[in-house]
Formats: sequence, structure tokens, C-alpha cells
Amino acid sequence: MYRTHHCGELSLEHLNQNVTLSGWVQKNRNKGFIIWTDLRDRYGITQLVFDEERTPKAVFEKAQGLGREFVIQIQGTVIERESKNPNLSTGAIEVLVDDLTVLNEAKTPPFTIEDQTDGGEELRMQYRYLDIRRSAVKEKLMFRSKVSMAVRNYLTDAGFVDVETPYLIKSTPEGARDFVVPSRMNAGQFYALPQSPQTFKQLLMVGGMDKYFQIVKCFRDEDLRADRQPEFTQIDCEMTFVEQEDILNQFEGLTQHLLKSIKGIEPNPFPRMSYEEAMKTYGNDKPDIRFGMTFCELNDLAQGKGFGVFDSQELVVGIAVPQAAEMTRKEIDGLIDWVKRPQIGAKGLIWVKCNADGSHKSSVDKFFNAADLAQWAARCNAKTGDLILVLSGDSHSTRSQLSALRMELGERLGLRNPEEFAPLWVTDFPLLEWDEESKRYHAMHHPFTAPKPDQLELLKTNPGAVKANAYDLVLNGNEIGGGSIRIHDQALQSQMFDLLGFSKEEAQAQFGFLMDAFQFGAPPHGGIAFGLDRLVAILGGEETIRDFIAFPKNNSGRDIMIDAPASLDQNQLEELSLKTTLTKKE
RNA sequence: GGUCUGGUAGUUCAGUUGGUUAGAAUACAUGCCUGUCACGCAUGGGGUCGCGGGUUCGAGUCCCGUCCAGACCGCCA
Repeated sequence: MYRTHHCGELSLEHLNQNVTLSGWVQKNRNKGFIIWTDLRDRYGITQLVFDEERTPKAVFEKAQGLGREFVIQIQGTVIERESKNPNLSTGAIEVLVDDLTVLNEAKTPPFTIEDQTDGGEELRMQYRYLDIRRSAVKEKLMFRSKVSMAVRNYLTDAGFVDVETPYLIKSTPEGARDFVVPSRMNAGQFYALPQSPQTFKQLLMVGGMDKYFQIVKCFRDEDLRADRQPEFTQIDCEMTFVEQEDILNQFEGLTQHLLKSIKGIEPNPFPRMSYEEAMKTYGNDKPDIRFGMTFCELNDLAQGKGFGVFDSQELVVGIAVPQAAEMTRKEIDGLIDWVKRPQIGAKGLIWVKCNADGSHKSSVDKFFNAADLAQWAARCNAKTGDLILVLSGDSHSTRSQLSALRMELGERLGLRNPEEFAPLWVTDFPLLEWDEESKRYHAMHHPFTAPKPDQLELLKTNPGAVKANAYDLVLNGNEIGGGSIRIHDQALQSQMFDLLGFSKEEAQAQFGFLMDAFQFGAPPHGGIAFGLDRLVAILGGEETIRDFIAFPKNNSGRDIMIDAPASLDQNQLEELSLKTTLTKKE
């Protein structure tokens, strides 16, 4: 038997008991006459004592050879410590060892296995199994397990059935790039890995499964970010005979259950905001509503006063930064430089200080008098001591620039408290988006999203104005879920493909199976999918998902531990009918 | 596809205006240490300054190219 207890459970209650423990050597403190060894496993740390006088000589000598990360098994007696460590759950006791077995020696690890490791990101990823021994990473993985179990429990209790859908499916032109898999038995043909189980879950509804969920890997061959991995996990759900309201209620329930059971928070009903309102007041369809600084449009106040920069623009819009009027010229110049960086792309930034004496000082005093600036301040709801920042330009870019600035200031001013959770639903998304490059409409959500039922006529006359029965769940400025009511009518689905520029033949070839299914009594249905990695990270108070994934990919989509992707040898290529020798780009 | 930041000891980093033998901390090794828990003290080993080219009497430092990593923009129905 390797152990009678784990390393996190012994206390004064176990005094004088003979125990067997196994684990990793975290640290040795060798004082000559006495050696303390911290023994670690998933559950905690227990201090072992080897003592010149109380430990058998052979065992004491063996203990002197222990190195970090050795795997050992010991047998000994639980004793009370002479000096206790209140920072440790097992800090009142230690185990006086009388037998020691080295189960496996270890090389000195390339970085320290401690909460505050000295290892950099790359090294930690290369030796991820060592990184996972650190409590910082270990606890994130355990936290993820807890969240996904809470999801399973809630959905199962609510009558959802967990159904697995295939990973080897068909590539489709819409949406993200597909990862493809060559088929050996069908020379020259390829499977694609699913970007989501979208069509399958709809077919499960046609199949009468009624309520489906799956915690499922999805794959998108797009560039990575701190919150984006090429393979990621979705909580994928679909329901039959539901309207938008039913889905919002059901999954608001799920999210509240998670906030309650995981974070102990009793949330208010989630606010709802239309896409249009989100864009107008936050410049963004995933607003962080933990803090204010909402947009105020100033076109009518700021234009026609002789300030050329504003006059010709589509939008003049500002935010009031709380208690920032004290900013020095240098700090404000820093902000101006920040918005002018190519990533943001603003041409400049106008500022107005709301001084303590009620006066206003701005960077455009030449063009606007005291009364003008007071009107701006009133519009922006700016209080004494606030700093108003104004951008102008075309609506789309200006909103996204000001939104980026708002988020940056929220971060800098400490307004984005990771332990505060502000969920909301964003609804009424446009059905379609005009794409200048390809001169055609794109589905904003996906091609199976239903237009609002009263807008079917508009779909023929002005498709760009049609709103969809689509919704996102936003948490702290992150999109953590999105879904829609689906089309279940073959004719309407056909019309959508038509709008999206598919020919009848293309639509049939790509999605014939779905339109066929719709002819055999497809019920009204809709659903939602949550990004589990992102949800877990945000609940854990972070926005980088990487440490919530056991074995993540790096910035270039590589797994540097196993060194993937990798080349195939000639035999494999031939077997897969991939005649060309594929080598890494020179 | 693009922008920015970085790459120096096992690791995390410092390295001034281009100038002697490239430093610190930590890790590691050895010794000492009668209650440690970030143990302490002493000694020691440890370097292709990412790679290639250039400028220069002289390059870790300046220039060009390239590779790698991270953050971001595009992209992510």
C-alpha cells in the first residue's frame, strides 16, 4: 500500500498514529542534526522529520540524499510540532519518519515548483507536467472540473440529454477556417473538424431529443489570443419548442447557478441590452458594465463651431473619466499617443477638464467657449473633477477606438474588479452583415439563425436592416455565450442561403442534409453555446484561458511540449494520397 | 498578413555614451549549523550574450536580415 493518508489531511487528531505517505519532495531543510522535508501531493504538504537521534541511522543517511521532486514513500508517526506553522493546514503536526523508500529519483527541474515560480511561460509549457504540480495551475484545473460538473448537474437536472456528435465531419465555406483531416480510405478527400456541432444539434432536435447538451471540443484554424485557442471547449445546448425568452431564462438560470454554487454570489436578474444600444453606449457588442464611462454623442453640440476636425465627421463622441481632471499634461499626452497607436488608429484625442471651481479647460478652447464646454459636460454627465475625452470620425471606427480607450482606462483606474461579476444579455443582433471585400452579405451569427418573425418582408426589401432572434451572454466585457432561434423551415433556410450568395447547387451540396431534414417535420428550436474555457477563466478572476487548459497551444498554435504540428514521413503521405512532399515553409 | 515588446548563467533579470576578465538573485554542488518552514552562514562550479551578416581599432551594446516567444490589429459565421 502506497499510502494510508494523503499529504493534506493530517492534523492533531491523528497524533501518534502510524501513517504511510507518498508524494514528491518539495523541499529539504537540512540543519545537520535534523532534516525537514516538505512532502507534496495534489492535496497539500506535510512536513517530514528525520532526526539524528530519533530516526534509524540508515534512514537518516538516505534522507540526506533526497533531492527536489524525488518521489518517495515514508512510514512514520504523527507528532506535534515544537514550532507550528499557521500558514499550512497540516502546520500543527509533522511525521517522524522511521522508514523511507525512494520510488523514483528526479533530475533537478528546470524551474522551481512553487507558487511564485521562476519559470517563464515557454519553459513552463515545455515541461507542462511539472507546471501542473504547482498549486497555481493545479487549482485552476480543479476549478475547471468543478465548474463543468456544476454545468452537467444543472443541465441534467433540467432534463437535458448529453449526446456526443462526430468530430470527423465536412468542411464548409462559411465562418472560420476548418482544420482538415485527410481520409485514407477515400483518396483525395478530407474530413473537417467541427467549428461547432451546430448542424448536428439541430438534427438532434429534428430527431426529437428535445433538450440536448454536450461539453465538447471545437476547432477553428484562426490566429490565437490570450482568450482564444485553436481547440477549445463549448457547453453546447439546444432546445425544442422554445422561443428566445425560454432560452434566455433557462440559461440565465444556468449562469446564476454557477455564480451561486461556484462563487457564492446571488446575482440580480441579468440586464438586457439591444445590440444597437450596446454599440451606441459602449461602442462594443460585449460591454463591460462593471463601470460607467458610457458614450455620449456630441454631434449637435460640437459641430458647426468652426472646429474643422469635428465638423465633417459622422460621429463626435466622448466619455467622462471619473476624477481624472488632475491628470498632468504628460499623462494626457500619453493617452493621446496610446489612441494613436496603429492598433487603435485614432487621429487624435480632444480633452476637457472639469475643474474644481466649476470652470472647464480643454484642448480646443480656441473653438469652444465656456458655455459650449458646460453643455458637453452636462451631456456626458461629467462631475467636478472628471476628464472628458472625445474622439471623432466615422461611426464604426470611432466607436471601436473609444471603446478600446474606455476599457484601457477602466483597467488603469482599477474599475475592472475580477471578483465582481456583471452579466448581461445582448439581444436583437442584425441578421446579416455587409462585407465590402466580397460584396455580399455574411451571416452575423451563422446561416441557420432565424430572422425576427415580423421582419420576413424586410428580408426581401432591405436584408441589411433585418434583426435576428440572436443573443449573446456577456460577462465582464467578454462574450461567454451566444445563440439563436434557428430556422426550421426549408423555404426560409433556402432563402437565407440565397441571400448569403450560395447557388441552389452549392446550398444543396453543403447543407442538403439539413434542408432535407427540414422537410420531415422539423420542430421550432433554438439554442446557445458557451465558451467553457473563457467562462472558467472569468469565474476564476482571469482573462487568460491558457492556465485553465491542461495542455494549451502557444501563440503560433504549437504544442511545444510534444512539438506539434510536425511533418509526416513519405509513407504516411502516400497512404493519405498526399503526393506532394510537405515541408515547413522555408 | 500587420504593429509593438522581448531573447544575456539551469532560471528570472541588470548590463550606462560602443572600451579591462559580462554581473546580481535564485537554483545546483560541498561544508558548517540543536526547531526549520522564502531557514541561515561559508565556499565553489556554471555564459555560442537567439542565429547570420555589416559598421568599427574594438559590438552584449549600433545597423540590416532572420528565427523564437508574448500582447495586440486583421481574422475568429
